[in-house]
Amino acid sequence: MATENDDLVDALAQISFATMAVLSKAAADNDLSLTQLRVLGILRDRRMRMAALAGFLGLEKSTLSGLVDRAERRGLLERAPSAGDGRAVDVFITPVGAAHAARVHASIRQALSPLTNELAPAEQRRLQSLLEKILPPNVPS
Amino acid sequence: MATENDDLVDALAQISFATMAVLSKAAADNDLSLTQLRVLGILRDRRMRMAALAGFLGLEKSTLSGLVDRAERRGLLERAPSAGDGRAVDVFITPVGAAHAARVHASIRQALSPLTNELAPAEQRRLQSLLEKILPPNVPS
DNA sequence: TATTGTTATACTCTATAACTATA
DNA sequence: TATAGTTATAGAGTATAACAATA
Repeated sequence: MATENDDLVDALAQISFATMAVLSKAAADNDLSLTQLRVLGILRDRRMRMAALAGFLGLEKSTLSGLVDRAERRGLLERAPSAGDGRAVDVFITPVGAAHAARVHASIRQALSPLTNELAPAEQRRLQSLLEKILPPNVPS
Repeated sequence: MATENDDLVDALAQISFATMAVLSKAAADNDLSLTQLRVLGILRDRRMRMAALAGFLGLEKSTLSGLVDRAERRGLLERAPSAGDGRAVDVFITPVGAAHAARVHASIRQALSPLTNELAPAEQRRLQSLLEKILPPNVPS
């Protein structure tokens, strides 16, 4: 069952663990979980209904309720009735939340660059183009 | 502050989110969390003391106690007194745990290969070697 | 009846602090 | 005194099930 690209799959998994460790730490340093960071990233440039956002994140509605509760309590997000459907609720980012997200994203770039700087410029370009080839289409932010 | 390798950093982050989603799902399908999966992967070929394993994972000792408790209750791991230091405790994987881990790893490879198969064989080799260059040294399994 | 969202409940993961036993 | 590990406690993230309000 093992094919010759098992090593590539392993390398991908390992690089992902290492990257996610960096992302988690950057988020944690700014008092955000990885999920909160994802939410802020998604809402950076749009307002969404709860159900749509939950679907986007692959989470249950009830999970998102708690997530938004906590973020709203901290002033990072806000809720408002959705126009047109009396049942629906929109969520959107606040200026405070946006500033927070921007700060974390900057520190992520900084924390990750030592990794990428292991490579010569030409190799960096090559790696980027290979990664972009295998990247699934609709990954937000 | 933005440098020309921001796009590479972004690609790395995105590929990591996509990969981790696959890993999480494969683990969840087998009733394991990502952390449990990591633990099983690490213990696949070694026996470790609690403190060493916690350090390896970047977790507190108390966190690992709970993690090992639950895995032990399910028959995936076992504890035993460590030879030579009366305070220390070794953890190791059981045959059941090893079988479990092997199953998840197989399904991860399977789930990830559509991604890597977007590339021609030569590109796969190139990507693997680039990833291995930037991989931090002591990432296990 | 079906959909949107919240609440209640339960479990896992995580950390901090206090504790026991050994070194 | 310092180190190894556990326990107690608390909070976040997650899901399932039951519910209210609207469609």
